[in-house]
Amino acid sequence: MKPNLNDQVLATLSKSNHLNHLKQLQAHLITLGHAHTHFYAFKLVRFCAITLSNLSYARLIFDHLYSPNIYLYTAMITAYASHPTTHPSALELFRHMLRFPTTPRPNHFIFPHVLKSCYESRSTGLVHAQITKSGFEQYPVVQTALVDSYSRVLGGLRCARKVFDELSERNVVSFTTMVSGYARVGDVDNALRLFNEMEERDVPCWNALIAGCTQNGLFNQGIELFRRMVGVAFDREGEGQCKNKPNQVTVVCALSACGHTGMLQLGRWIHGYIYKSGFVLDSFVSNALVDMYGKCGCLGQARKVFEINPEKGLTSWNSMINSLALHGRSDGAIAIFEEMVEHGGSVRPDEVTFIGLLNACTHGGLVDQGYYYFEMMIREYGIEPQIEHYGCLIDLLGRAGRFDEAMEVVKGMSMEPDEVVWGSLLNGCKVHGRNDLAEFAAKKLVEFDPHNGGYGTMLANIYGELGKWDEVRNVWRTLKQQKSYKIPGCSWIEVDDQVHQFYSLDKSNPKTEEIYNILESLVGSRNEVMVEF
DNA sequence: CTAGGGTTAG
Repeated sequence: MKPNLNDQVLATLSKSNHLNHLKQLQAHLITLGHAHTHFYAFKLVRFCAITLSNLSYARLIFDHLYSPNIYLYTAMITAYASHPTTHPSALELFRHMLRFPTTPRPNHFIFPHVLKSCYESRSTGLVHAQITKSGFEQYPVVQTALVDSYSRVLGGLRCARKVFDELSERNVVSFTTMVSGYARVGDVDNALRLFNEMEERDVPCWNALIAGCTQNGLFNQGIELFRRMVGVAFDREGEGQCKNKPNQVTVVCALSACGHTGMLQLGRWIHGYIYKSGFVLDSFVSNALVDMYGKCGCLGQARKVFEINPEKGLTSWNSMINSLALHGRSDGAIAIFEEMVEHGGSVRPDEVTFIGLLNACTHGGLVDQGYYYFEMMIREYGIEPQIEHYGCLIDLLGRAGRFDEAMEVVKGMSMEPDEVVWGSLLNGCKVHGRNDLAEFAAKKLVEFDPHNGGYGTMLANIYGELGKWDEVRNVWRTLKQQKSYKIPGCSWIEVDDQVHQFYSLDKSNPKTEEIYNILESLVGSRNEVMVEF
C-alpha cells in the first residue's frame, strides 16, 4: 500500500531544514493538484515560519491561496508575532481579516496569538476591545492571554491585575501568568503573595516564582524556594509523593542562583539530580551547568560539560568564555573565542562575547590585544560599543597605568560615563598611585550618587593621601549628616552545606582569635584579615 | 491552530 500524501508531507517536513526542500515539496503538491489545499498550505506556512524563519516566503504561500481559512490566518499571525521586528504585520493582517466579510471570522484560538504581537505596539487594549466586542472574553485561554499581554507591556501590570481580578474562574495557569507578571517588573513580594494564595501548585508556577527571584538578584531566596520545592516533591516526612518534581526549567534557575552565590555543593547535587532524573542535557541545562561550575571556579568541570554539548549556541560559547575570563585564564578564553569564530557554524559573537573577551584581556594584562578585540567588535562585527564595553576598556587601560589613553576613551564615548566607568578608572588610579586623577574620578562618583557611603569613604581616603585634611573633614561631615554609611565588604565560604559569612573587622565570631591566628600565619599581617560575622 | 515557567554580561 502506498503511504498517503498526508504522512508523506509530514515526514518530508520533519526531515527538512532548507527552503529548497520546501520548494520540492511544493512542486510535488502542485503536480498532484493540491497547490491550494488548506491543510498542506497550513503545514508549509508553519514550517517556513518556524523552522526556516522565512516570513516573506510564508507570506507568499499565504497570498497565493484563494481564500485562506482561520487556521491559515492563525498560522500567519503566529509567525509574525514570533518575530519581534514584524509585529505590525501581525496586527495588520488581523485587521484585514476583521474588515473584509469574505475572510474567516475570528475564533477564540486566534486571540492569544494576536495578543502576543501587542507587546511592543502597546495595542493590547485595542485587541481587548475587539475580544469583548466579538464575545470571546469568557474563554479562560483568552483571559489568561490578556493578563499575559498586559503584563508584558511597559506599565501595563495594573491592567493585567484588573483583568486577573475580574476573571470568572482563576486556575493555576492564570495565577502563574500573574506571578510572572509581578516577577517581570521586579515585584517579588507580590509574586510571592499570590503564590501563597494558590491552593493548587504545579511545576511551572514554582518555576515562575524561582525564576522571578533569580532574575531579580534574590539568589538566596531562589535557593530557599528550590529547597522547599524539592522538600515538598519528595515529601521527606511522609510517603514520598513525588509530585511537582523540579524539571529542566527549575534546575536552570537554581543553577544560576548557585553560580551567583558560589554554592558549589548544591550545584553538584543538582548536576547529580539532572543525571538521575534522566533529563536531556539540552542547551539551557548545559549552559547553566557551565556557568555554575565556571563561577564556582571548577573550570575543568565547566569545560567538560561544555565539550559534550553537541549544539553549542551563542550562550554556550559566551558562558565558557566568561568562566575562563572570570578566573584570569585569558589565553583559554581567547582560544575558545577563536574556536567559536572558526568552528561555531552559524553562531556569531555578540556584545556579551566581547565583554567576556575584554574581561579576559584585562585580567591577563593584555592591553593591546584588548584594544584589538574592541576594534574588531566594531569593524568586523558591526557591534556598537555599549557602556559595558567602555567599562572593560577603561578597566584594562587603568590597570595597566595607561591613563592618558583611558581619558581619551572616556572623552570619546558616545554616552555619559557611568559609575562603573569612573569606578574602573579610580581602581586603576589606586593601583598606580595616581592620586590626582583618583580625586577627579572619586568626585565624579560622589556626584553620581551623593548618598553612597562607599564612594564618600573613597573620596575621603584620597583626600587623606593628598594631605587635604579640611576636605577629609568636609566629606565625613556630609556623610554623617546624610547618615550615609559604607556597606562593609563581605565574603563567604560554603563548608558542609553551610555558608559562613565574613565581614571586614568584625570580631563577633566566637572563634575570632583562632581564625585570626591562622590567617595571620597565612598572610603575615592582620590588616587584610576578615573575621566571621 | 489551544493560556503559564528557562541560561550568559563591567
